[in-house]
Amino acid sequence: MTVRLRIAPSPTGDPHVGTAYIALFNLAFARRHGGRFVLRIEDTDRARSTPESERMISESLRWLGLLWDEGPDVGGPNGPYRQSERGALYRKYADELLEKGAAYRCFCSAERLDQVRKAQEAAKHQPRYDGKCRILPRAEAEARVAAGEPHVVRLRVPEDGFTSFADLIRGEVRIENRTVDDQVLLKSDGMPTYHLANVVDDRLMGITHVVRAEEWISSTPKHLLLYRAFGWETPQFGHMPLLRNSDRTKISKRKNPTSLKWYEAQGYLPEALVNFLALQGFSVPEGIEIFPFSRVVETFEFSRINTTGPVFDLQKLEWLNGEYIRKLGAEDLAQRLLPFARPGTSLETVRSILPLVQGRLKRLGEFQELTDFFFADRVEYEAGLLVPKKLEPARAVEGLRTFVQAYAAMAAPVATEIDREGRAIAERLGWKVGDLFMMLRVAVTGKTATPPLCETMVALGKDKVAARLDEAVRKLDGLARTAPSPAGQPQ
RNA sequence: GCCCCGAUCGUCUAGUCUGGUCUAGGACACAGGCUUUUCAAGUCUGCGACACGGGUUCAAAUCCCGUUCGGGGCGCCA
Repeated sequence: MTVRLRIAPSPTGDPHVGTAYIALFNLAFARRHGGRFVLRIEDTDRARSTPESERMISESLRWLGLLWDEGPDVGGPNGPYRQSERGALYRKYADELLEKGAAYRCFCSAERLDQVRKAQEAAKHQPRYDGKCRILPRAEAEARVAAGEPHVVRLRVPEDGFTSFADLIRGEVRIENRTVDDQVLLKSDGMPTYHLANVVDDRLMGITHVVRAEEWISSTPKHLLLYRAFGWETPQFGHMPLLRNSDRTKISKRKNPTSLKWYEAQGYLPEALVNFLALQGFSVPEGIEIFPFSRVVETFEFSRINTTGPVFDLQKLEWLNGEYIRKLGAEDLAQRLLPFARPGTSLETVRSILPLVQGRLKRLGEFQELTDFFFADRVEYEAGLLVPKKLEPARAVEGLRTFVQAYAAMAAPVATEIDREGRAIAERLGWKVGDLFMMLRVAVTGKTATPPLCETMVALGKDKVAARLDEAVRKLDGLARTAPSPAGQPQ
């Protein structure tokens, strides 16, 4: 029998990094065993589900390369893959449960339930349905339904005994039935809740392994009870650890970026993000940290999944991303960088300055601020930055003029030539080479941290460099006039 | 409050199943050195953990129990 796994996101907002995390391992297991991977949209919450959210989820999973064999957009033999399009189905199965006595109709109002819950909470008891409608005679219930009274359908959970299952990741889990609530299966709007829809669809879609987040452990008995009530064989369950904020609470957008769109916009590479996510709770036997998704597929075992919830460490992601960027081919990088360059920038331009920044980029999104001086007409900076430490502005401008002259004399300056001249001048003036180069760096780029200066000057072109050097001379002159001494103090 | 899950450096982890090779290995981060025109990158070094207590055993990070701590769940959300 071939394995079938699924990812079942709810389209209620931005595509979540946790969705990708869970999808990744479902996909890996499916591929490892030559099985199928299904995308199912759980849009039974009419108030919160949006087509826009569904679109973004598909987009983001595709962006990451976590592709599904069956789903709402690609079709498949078990559709429809959107729960909102399967409504009649769930009602049929709810009827079956009612028929079998495994579920019952509940007419309690939201207000009453609210009151009950508040009272329980005040008494420090576990909030749960008090069972008022559980004992309603079938005939009375049917009469009230016929009269059009709004109601829900609830699962009739046994009052004693326990439900247990062998978790693929954690081993035996056993929960007392008395702690399980009579869960609503069908809402008063006729839509199923997650619990019903999930079980019915997993069954109908032939899902063999349910790999989902840890937060579902306590609802698993409800699902097991449903399978049992229907007389269905149960799939295997595996509960992944939860991604965490740095305070170890469940990852949330208040404390950590969670939208996959954010990671894309920041310029994280999809393959790096996937690699990073795989590192959260999983490791390959070789112990290396940089590996492609194919390596996850080849080595995936549930026993290699850690049970502790990993703290999502952006710093490490950043490092990994930088590693991936450095390994990218120049043409590939140029293509990926283009959308991050300022509008109107040509691919040729990106290509030409790429070698200067490739090793300095941790995110594609850093490209602009790293290279803004290439595109600006003029650069802005404090004149004081031009003055080497322990040097007076008047002396500084002297050195700068010397270089300007030498530079002007170069017909078509190349990096080695600029470097040679710079060093020679520094020596003649008795300056540290670094002091002169830093002054030039500020003059040419407006920054104190840049790609290698000589190469940068070549890439910038002689005209631009000359103009910026002249501007720097003017700034230094001004400084020398207003602050003859003590020197080198930026105002 | 009740139920469940978990516990190795600050963080991600290897080792745990199948006890000895672990004076616990790697990576990120951090600190320092080297390299160097700056910043990165690279390289070397340093810092740094088996939560605690019992038990089993010749031997425990590893098995068992308890405690503590952390997390999750307890919706007509998923």
